[in-house]
Amino acid sequence: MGRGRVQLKRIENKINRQVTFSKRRSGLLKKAHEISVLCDAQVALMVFSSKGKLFEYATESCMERILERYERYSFTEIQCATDEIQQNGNWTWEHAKLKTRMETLQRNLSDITWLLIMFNSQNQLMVESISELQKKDKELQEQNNILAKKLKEKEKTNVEQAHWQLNNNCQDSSSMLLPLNISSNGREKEDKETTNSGVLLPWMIRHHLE
Amino acid sequence: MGRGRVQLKRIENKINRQVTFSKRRSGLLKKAHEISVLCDAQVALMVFSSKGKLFEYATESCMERILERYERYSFTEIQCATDEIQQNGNWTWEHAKLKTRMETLQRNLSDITWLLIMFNSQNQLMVESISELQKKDKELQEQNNILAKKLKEKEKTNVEQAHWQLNNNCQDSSSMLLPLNISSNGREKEDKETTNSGVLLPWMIRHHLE
DNA sequence: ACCTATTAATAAAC
DNA sequence: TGTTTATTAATAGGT
Repeated sequence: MGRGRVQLKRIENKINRQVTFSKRRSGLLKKAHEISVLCDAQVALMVFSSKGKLFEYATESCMERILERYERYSFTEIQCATDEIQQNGNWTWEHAKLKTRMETLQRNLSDITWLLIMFNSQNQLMVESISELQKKDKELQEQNNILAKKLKEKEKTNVEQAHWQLNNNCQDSSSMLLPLNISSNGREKEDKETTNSGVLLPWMIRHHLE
Repeated sequence: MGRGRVQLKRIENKINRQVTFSKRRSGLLKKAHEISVLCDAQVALMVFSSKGKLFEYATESCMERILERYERYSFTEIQCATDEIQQNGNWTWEHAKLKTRMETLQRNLSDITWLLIMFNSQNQLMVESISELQKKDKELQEQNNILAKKLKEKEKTNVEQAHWQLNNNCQDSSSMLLPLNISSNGREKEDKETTNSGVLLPWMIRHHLE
């Protein structure tokens, strides 16, 4: 829907990708909201830009609610299954019980998968946040130093000037012109890649799955 | 998009609601997928029908692929065990085997739970870290402003001095006045709260580990 | 950010 | 649930 068809593959042009992301993101959030209202559904949606910025939508304002409900849902389902099964014979019953339990475990794995995804994303975001803040910190510190230095120089100049004035009454003042080029107020970059997606899993899997 | 406009409010007719849900759900999932591919974004989406049935979508990141494998693995394990037990052979043996496997799975779940807990505290640490950095940032900025102000004052003093010189002797020094506009560091901040740090564990522990 | 030609989604009906 | 079709909604490409 737009001028011309679109191939379902990564948009290589960075600008276009960014613009499309922005547009589609709002479209997606809108639709998430619509289905929740129209169809009385619960929705939780997280979208991370390639830079790692998070945009989210969740009905009832909070992810927690959804997760809670998710959990309740699993639990109820299991209960039903169990109840249903208890009417059969002994062995069947045992079997069914085990099976149900297996299913529970399975579901728990799914749940935890979700949790891990979320945690991981959150972590990633925060790591980036921290390094950005640290960078900014450094910049500010530098700026600070520069300013302090300038101030000092100024002071010296003043003193010299005073002296000079005192001594011969002045002809010139060119030395007072300071370059003073403070803060170019950057705003370039930001195209950092977020490649460090899943750091913890490898050993986890090795360790925890037999 | 359809025959006639649609009001954004709960569809009262149950059948229609159901049908719309089904259609829009697939549309939503599709769009979630599209944005993830086109824009290289990470997406996680959960939709619950009003009856509580869950539909979900998540992008294939590295991590998830691993997790998927993990799930598939567990699932296979479970399936195998279940299939085995369904044959009428060695019930006791199969039962024991199954039980062992279940125990393994359960142990893994426990371990992962611990990982999550650790993750969680890590998250909290990072949250603190971030707010500290932000504070420091603010302080530096203030210091910066103070320095800038001082510098400006100094400048003024110089000018005055120059004037004084002018009055008393000198020819010119008008060019000395610098505007000195030090970057107020624009760029509005994101005041996103990361409040959901310690939310998930309680229920997870209560319900998911037996 | 705003505009519009075009495609995509989907409401209604079957 | 699947298919069709008339319409509206989303959006790609420009500005």
